[in-house]
Amino acid sequence: MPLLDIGEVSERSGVPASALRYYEEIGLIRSEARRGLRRQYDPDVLLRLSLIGLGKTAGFSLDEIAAMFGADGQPNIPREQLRARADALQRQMIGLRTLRDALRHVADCRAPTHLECPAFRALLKTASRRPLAYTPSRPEPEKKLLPKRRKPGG
Amino acid sequence: MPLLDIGEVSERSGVPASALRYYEEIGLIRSEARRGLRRQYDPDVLLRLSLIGLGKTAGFSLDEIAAMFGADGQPNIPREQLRARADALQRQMIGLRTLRDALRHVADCRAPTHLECPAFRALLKTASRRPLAYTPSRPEPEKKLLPKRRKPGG
DNA sequence: GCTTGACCTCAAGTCGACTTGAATTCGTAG
DNA sequence: CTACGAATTCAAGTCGACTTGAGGTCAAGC
Repeated sequence: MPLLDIGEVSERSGVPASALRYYEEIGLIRSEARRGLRRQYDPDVLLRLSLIGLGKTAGFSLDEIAAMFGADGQPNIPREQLRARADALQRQMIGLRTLRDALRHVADCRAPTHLECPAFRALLKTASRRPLAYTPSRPEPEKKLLPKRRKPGG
Repeated sequence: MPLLDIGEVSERSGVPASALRYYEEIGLIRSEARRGLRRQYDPDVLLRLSLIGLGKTAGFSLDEIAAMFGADGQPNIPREQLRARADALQRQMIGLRTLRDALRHVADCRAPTHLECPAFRALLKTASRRPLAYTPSRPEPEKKLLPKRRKPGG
């Protein structure tokens, strides 16, 4: 019988027990059974948690990650979506590189104050123009009137 | 007399009036005078707002940005700090590049499901190992017992 | 004089992803 | 049987950067 206690899952995955309960609450993972009150997890949850971790690393929100698991529980990430994400990362990198180069230039600049450095002034203009911030996937911040807690079995 | 209304500042800078009041509340900008109740801003505030926008773009928190303005109000960004930020961006880029490459690989992978793709499995391991997330400058999340609202004249 | 509308203050709400705390309930070891 | 510790539930708190809303003020135009 390979079912795992929440403590075991937490230790092996590095995800705090409170986070595991939270993930379950929003329907991102599920526990197979209870022993008394205690959740019992199928070891598969460890792989799933790895996937979740990867998704977070890639900048997906938990909602988006949840959407990537099909009804069967198998990860079902459309290849198009992966490519789109890769392209977004690419764009983000370009912005970061520009910023990095500018920062380095300014750091080495001979001008007495940064404001007198032409590169710095140019940077100010571009910075006010582009967002460039780390906005992983919120293209439309449309208003949600939905309740915050979703039922697990939804 | 070149003082600007908050609406004027907002329009020219693109920063909402509510954000301008907030910035003033936390001591990041200041208004020179009042006409009746209305704040009157020195046009210099526009440059300052550009600097603030740049700092945000570079991943600094408002607190950090505030610390970059000396007591005289002139920006005073230590070159060392700029270099450190550039290096952090560099590291962030490397992580993003790795992730981008992996995503592209998986998107093109012939394996029937992602879980059967060796590259994807490798990605899972590395992702669970490193944070790689966008953590601009929170090395030590030490607890603050300070009040949240700071006085402007502090 | 009255209306308009830009501005004001202050408190509270938002968002995401959790954490923390209090009060309670189990399973197991001694 | 009792104690212990690990787990439970539920509500509320956290963080940063603001936004939103209610209710009030003020200057200018008609």
